[in-house]
Amino acid sequence: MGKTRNMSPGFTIRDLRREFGLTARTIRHYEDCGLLRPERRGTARIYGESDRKRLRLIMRGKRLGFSLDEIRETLELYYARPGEIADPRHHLGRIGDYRAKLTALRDDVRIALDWLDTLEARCAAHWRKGA
Amino acid sequence: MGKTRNMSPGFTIRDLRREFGLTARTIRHYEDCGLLRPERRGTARIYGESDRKRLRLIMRGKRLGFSLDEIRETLELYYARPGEIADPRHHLGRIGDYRAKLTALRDDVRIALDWLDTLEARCAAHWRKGA
DNA sequence: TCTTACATTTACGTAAACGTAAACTTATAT
DNA sequence: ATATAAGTTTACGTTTACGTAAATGTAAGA
Repeated sequence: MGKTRNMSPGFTIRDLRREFGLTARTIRHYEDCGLLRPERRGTARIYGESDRKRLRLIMRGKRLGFSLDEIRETLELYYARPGEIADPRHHLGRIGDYRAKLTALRDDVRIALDWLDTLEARCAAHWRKGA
Repeated sequence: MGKTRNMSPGFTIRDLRREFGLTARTIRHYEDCGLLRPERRGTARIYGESDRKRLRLIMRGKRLGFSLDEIRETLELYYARPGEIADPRHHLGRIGDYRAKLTALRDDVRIALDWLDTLEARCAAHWRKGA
């Protein structure tokens, strides 16, 4: 179906920039890295719901410390149609690798939070004693 | 002057490199950034237990996605003697900031692990069906 | 003493993830 | 029709966290 005057116009790069707190440069950079593939209305980029969903995944990946290359791979794992997966064992293996990284990270987070608790308690105790 | 086996009272940069899987360059870089302050035997660096402890903290900080500047701050928060903290409220505030980042990260990890579970289940199901 | 092995400083190089500026095109408002 | 705003490509610049090489130093064994 072609574009008509009644079609939902989608989102401009400005919309995403404002919604996600990113710069246009960053969003285009993600496209350069193969993380996004917006349509074009003429020369301008038009983003849809799937792009917004991908952006949320991208930003979470970043917060989790993954590189854009790794994020691209996870997106490919996610959007691969199960019937077209060339090597399912390798596919599952990669998923396992990411899970291992995340479980290790989860443990690190736990330890760090405990560490902060100790740190805070120590400081607070001395503060009350001094004040 | 005989050098006995048990005489060396510390670790060389080579020891740390091997123990932590880092390069000497990296360890010196951490010192340049104020994360380590080894003693010197002549011109050579001698690391002690406290340095090894700091290195473990540094590496965890890295895995958690903190910059070396942030890690340096957390180390300063940690090694500050409670009696000498200039502004305990600011001190506690910074600790709270780090805790907020870590709790957010913990949530992200949870979501990402659930996501991987879904992803894996989908792939495995299709695999069994196809095989 | 000479060699060998590891250490140090100095300094330029690099990859990732954008920032920023320049020069243009396109769309909308007046 | 023209001004203004937003979008585009191109390309060099910047920051972080080291890599890598060169020149030099030093301590211990052959």
